[in-house]
Amino acid sequence: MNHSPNKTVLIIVGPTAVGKTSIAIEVASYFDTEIISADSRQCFSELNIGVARPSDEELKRIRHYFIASHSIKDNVNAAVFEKYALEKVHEIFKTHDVAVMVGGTGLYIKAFCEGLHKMPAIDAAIRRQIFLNYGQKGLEWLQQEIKEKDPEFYLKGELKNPQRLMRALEVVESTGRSILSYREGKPVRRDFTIVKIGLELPKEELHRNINARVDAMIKNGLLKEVKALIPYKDLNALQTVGYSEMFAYLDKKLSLDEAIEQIKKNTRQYAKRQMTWFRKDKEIKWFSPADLQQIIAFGQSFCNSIY
RNA sequence: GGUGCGGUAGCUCAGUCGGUAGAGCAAAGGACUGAAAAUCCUUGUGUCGGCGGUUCGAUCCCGCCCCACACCA
Repeated sequence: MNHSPNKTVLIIVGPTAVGKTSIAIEVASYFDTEIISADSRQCFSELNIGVARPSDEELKRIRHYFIASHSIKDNVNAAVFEKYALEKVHEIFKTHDVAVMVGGTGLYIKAFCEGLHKMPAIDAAIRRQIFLNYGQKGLEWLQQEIKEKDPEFYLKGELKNPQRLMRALEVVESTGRSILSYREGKPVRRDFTIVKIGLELPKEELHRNINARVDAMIKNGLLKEVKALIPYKDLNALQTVGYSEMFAYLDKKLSLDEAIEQIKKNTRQYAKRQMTWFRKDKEIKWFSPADLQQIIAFGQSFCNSIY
């Protein structure tokens, strides 16, 4: 598993609809290598149109990992991704010196670059019970439980964020220890070079891309894709822009036009959150997606011993 | 033409028994360690349709006008 220091991962990040997929393919093609996707939704084989999965031609041109590799019924999360992606880079490094990673899921990329803290396994029954209780008794119940069982988290945590509270609660209930006690330890050092490349567009242009992409999704049959997933609408994997709004339309809570507008709006908000995440990562070198040659030159400057 | 109901933040609206106004959504900024396309936090000055009148003081009361909607002709 130890690689010489001249092994390099070029990580391409940026908001949705900025043009990551095609840049990644060009870069991977230039370095004659393969791509690991870092996208928390494109990994599901059941989701295609709504998550803007790369086309079959693109997938044929360059081998991709973590695309349609899992099922929406699988438990996929940042830790699963970390393990999976590390396995795949090492596999790629057996025959290549450069690997490309591309995606918009900031936490997954962070997990890959720095590692996640070692966390205890959680009993599925405990998790489910907490989820059910929250559904019945609400946020105040969760806050009360945390106040009693993990007072340290109660002081420091986000008390209005049910997901964080439920997570903290399942950890104390499973182990008797505060989740905070597991969050110690420094980021790990990977045995390969990491180069982060950010893609950015002026907001108006990004919004035009988003609107055009959503219209194209509708034209390409998003509704049909979503209809087939109705039985699974409560799965985490389907709490996803493009799917939630279409479920609301199918439930007659929105008109089709309203659902489409909501998808566009929610995608804009998602892109904004992605930029908030990536902007604070000072290791990212930013480019316009129009500057492919500069991006390749930048990547190559880390691989000069080879190319 | 007549009657009625409205015209308040980008949108939908609340409110002020007369002391210059506030929610939701949008927008902007931020957080983020096993749901992360999720979840959560922060940020609300706007000729209160226009012009006059009454008043110490009007977005609120009165008059006229403009605009929208509904009904009646």
